[in-house]
Amino acid sequence: MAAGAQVGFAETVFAVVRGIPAGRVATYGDVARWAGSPGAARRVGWALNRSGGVEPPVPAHRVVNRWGGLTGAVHFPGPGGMEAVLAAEGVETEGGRVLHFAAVRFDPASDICTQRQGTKTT
DNA sequence: CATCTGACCTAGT
DNA sequence: AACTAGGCCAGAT
Repeated sequence: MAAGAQVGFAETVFAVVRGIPAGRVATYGDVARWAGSPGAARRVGWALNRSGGVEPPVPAHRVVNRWGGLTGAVHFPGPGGMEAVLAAEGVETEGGRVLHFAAVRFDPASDICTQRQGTKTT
């Protein structure tokens, strides 16, 4: 505990990821941004890599990449584990990709579906 | 000890 | 509108 010992980056990431309700997903970039490092999306993945055995368990399966792809599915145990879990939470997935991604995307900064335009304008 | 990759994203050209 | 390059930190070889 040394003074100034701010919460580890991974801790913040875990906290944010744990803040994602079931049936909703978030992206690495956004999580990284909420964690305090807008460009360190890579670290988020690395942090989640260590999420195994952490208590309380971190729903890493709710974290997907920018296009809603289950990039980390390969790191999940069991056959089709990630999609199975997401399906159990109410998230539809197809071909290793999240359906209605923009609809299930969770924004801790907004609490709920406050879709902000900017990324996609058709 | 040095180098590279890694659950990626953002910005600039 | 698309592509390239850079960035971020740590673990692993």
